[in-house]
Amino acid sequence: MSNSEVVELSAPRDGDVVPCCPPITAGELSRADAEKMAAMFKALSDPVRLRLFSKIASHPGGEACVCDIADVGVSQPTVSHHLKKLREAGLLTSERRGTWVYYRVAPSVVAAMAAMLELRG
Amino acid sequence: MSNSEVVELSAPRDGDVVPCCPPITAGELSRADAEKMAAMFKALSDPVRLRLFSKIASHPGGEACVCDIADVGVSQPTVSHHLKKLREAGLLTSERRGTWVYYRVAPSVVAAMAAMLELRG
DNA sequence: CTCTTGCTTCGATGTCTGTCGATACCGTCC
DNA sequence: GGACGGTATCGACAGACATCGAAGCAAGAG
Repeated sequence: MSNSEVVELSAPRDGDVVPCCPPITAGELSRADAEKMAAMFKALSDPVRLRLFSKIASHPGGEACVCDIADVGVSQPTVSHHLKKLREAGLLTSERRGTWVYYRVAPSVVAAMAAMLELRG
Repeated sequence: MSNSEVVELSAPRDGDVVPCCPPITAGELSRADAEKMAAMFKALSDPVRLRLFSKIASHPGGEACVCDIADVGVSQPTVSHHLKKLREAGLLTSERRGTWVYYRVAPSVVAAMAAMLELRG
């Protein structure tokens, strides 16, 4: 039932602040915000995606081409599929340069998730 | 690599630091760590669970009984199912006091997720 | 003890998702 | 041009998941 409305999470630029969701301790999430944030968490809810993401995030220069990170134990189409999901969730951006496609982390979106998880302290 | 076995996620105490996973920028995740973290993110990857979680986190006193938060648009058994998942992921702890069951956030586990998302370039 | 209320567990069901091989696409090099 | 290597899409399928109603349990009231 919930698949009718797909959130448009078209690749935020580096530097934008995602206009979503104060710390969870600040009050309960609206249904819409919950769906947006859940989509982001869902993107990181798979071990393969998490490893791809960490490989990119920890790669020198903050970016990596698919060939650098594809060794995660699944087939190439599956890697591509997962990268697409991360991109659609706004967590990664991609850019083709010549033969290779480079991925990098979208800091603002990750920051939004981290901010949401800040408990008062 | 980091730590050994399935964390006994029964009830981390309030000041514990979960021994898992430095910031993603620090290096790529091991397969085992990726699975552990993915399980936590997966727990928050559902809008209903996210709303339940935020209701508890933002509830006065830091805890809430099921009856306080059950109004999220799904049946009561479904609420219970989701709370169980959050509990199994280590994000919530529960305690029965008389008639009611109280849930509260496990701060250390949430902090571990937040820490992992710190990008601080 | 019996009834009621709050919560959990069980069983069934329809949908979503991770995975693969095959194939199409896109740049580069010869 | 054609061949080739790096990525993306497609189609199929098994396993996982969210959801519900019904039934089970626990604790308090009468």
